[in-house]
Amino acid sequence: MPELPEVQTIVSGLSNKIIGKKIVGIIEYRPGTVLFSGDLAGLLPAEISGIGRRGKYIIISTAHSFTLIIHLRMTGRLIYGKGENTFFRHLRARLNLDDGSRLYFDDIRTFGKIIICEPGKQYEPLTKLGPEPLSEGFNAEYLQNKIRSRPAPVKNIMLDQSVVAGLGNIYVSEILFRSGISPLKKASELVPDEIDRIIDATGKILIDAIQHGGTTISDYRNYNNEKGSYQDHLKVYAQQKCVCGVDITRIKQAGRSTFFCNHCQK
DNA sequence: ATTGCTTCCTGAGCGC
DNA sequence: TGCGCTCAGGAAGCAA
Repeated sequence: MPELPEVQTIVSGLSNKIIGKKIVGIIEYRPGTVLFSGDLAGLLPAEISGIGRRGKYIIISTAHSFTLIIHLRMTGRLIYGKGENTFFRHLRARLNLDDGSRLYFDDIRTFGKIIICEPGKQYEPLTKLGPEPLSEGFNAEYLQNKIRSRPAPVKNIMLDQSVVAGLGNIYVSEILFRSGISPLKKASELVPDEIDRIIDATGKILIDAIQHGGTTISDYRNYNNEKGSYQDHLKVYAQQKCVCGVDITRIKQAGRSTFFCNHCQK
């Protein structure tokens, strides 16, 4: 499941591979993968002017033309190379670049999407995202105000992309463990010290995870088809025992697995 | 306004 | 060996 650290790893790796090259073709192998209603041929070729990230979205901009917005959802991969399509078992789309290289969009479960956003238009979901968790905007005052009237469990609230953008199931579990806060605790009942701990743990865990190239539980790969290594540093997600010796508890929240230590998290 | 349920989809793992 | 079942989950869409 690519979350912020995984998406950031892909974006950072791709930037010096694709910027300045021209997109000469966009091929869709599975209908519904590339979302666009217009004349694509009229927009190509288009020179890639930048690649960035907002939440879990990859944003590829072109000079004076359209923007590609890519979401990998759970099993999507965006891999750079020059090989044959047959190398990929679940190829859904491909971008052809002018030097013969390609960006392959491989996705087992097909939930991932590539949205072509025409010049001058904005992609609505991006406007609804909360602040970046590694930005100044994600601070104690912001979070306190945002969750004051939210009685839902803090785990659910942290997964809400309009509260903070880019966190998913793995990192929210890890952040709450590092914060020493139970995922079942009502967000509206968090005291200032707990808010501070969440902000602090969020930054430290995300930066650590980025430095390890993200987490590969099963499907995640970077732009070069390599796994991350942060899975070796997870404290609760998919773990059996806490460092304190107590068995990790596994429950369901908002339809997803939550892992926590009921001794270390209160 | 907020929350929760359903939907999309394939592969892995399990019991028999 | 192979079948059928369950599970994994991000976010949109909808209902309450």
